[in-house]
Amino acid sequence: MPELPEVETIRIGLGKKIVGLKLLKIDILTPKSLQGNQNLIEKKKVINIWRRAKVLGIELENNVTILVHLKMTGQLILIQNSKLKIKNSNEVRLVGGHPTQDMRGSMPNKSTRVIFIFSDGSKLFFNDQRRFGWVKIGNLKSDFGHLISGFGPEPLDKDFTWELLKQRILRRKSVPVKVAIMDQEVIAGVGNIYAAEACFNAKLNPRKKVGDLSDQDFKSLHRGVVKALRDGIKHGGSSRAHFVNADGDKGYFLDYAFVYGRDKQDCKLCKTKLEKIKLGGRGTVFCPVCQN
DNA sequence: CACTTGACCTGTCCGC
DNA sequence: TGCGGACAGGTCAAGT
Repeated sequence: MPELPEVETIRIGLGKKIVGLKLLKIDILTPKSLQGNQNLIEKKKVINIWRRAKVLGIELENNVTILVHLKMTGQLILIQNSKLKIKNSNEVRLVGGHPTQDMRGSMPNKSTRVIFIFSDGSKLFFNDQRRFGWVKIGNLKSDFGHLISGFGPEPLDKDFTWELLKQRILRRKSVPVKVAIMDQEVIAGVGNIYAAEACFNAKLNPRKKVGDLSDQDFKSLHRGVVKALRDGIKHGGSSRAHFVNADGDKGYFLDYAFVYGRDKQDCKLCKTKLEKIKLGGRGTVFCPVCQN
């Protein structure tokens, strides 16, 4: 999925556009993708959008919250009212001047699962090819408290120090470091792309067991995680196949990635051929020289 | 208990 | 060209 930087990119983009809008209704195309009482959202205004780990929260009036998890292939694309009017015309490709194919012209598409319709005519499309993602409607504390409370610290918060990382990660002493930082109870929001990049940034072999790390390693890992996530946000996220932001545009972090998706290519630092292994069931690329 | 693997889905790409 | 298998950004449940 979308990992922390992708969800954060959507949060920033959506927040500017739908806070203050009033929801009219929801169209549910795939019942499995939505849980909770859809009537709760009727005619309620959006007052805030937040993110915790990889979960997006759309907060409405009267303590109603819509939670969204995009899992592997989820998208949240907003089509504003002004753009709906020219939908399907040739001009749509010129809007914004984006060189990539403009997916906004063809909503809904066959992976559209849920459509949120606002009172001004804007529509928010939840698309999800593989149907792993979900939308839940309910009360944040009483319905979702348990879901949210298990997450580890937010790695971009000021109080996320290397000591805190060390303390949290030591609960997974005998797993490879890359697997440990993907555990959402250890740190919130790191997935397969940014875990691989964080290990490279830290110059740590992703197979190294957490129990074998020194304090110096924890410091490097801390810096490596934070850098990977910040760079991800800076470049608008990673679009391997599906990710697009709230405007339907791709992110370009993978152009700057050191290891993810670069198996058999040369290390950008030392020119050694990168290697691919499997850790915790996930593909993992690393540099056998830089990451000793 | 700690850790690993399989399942959930759909689509694409690669080798034979 | 066709076909089977591996793989893809995540997270649970079940298995070891």
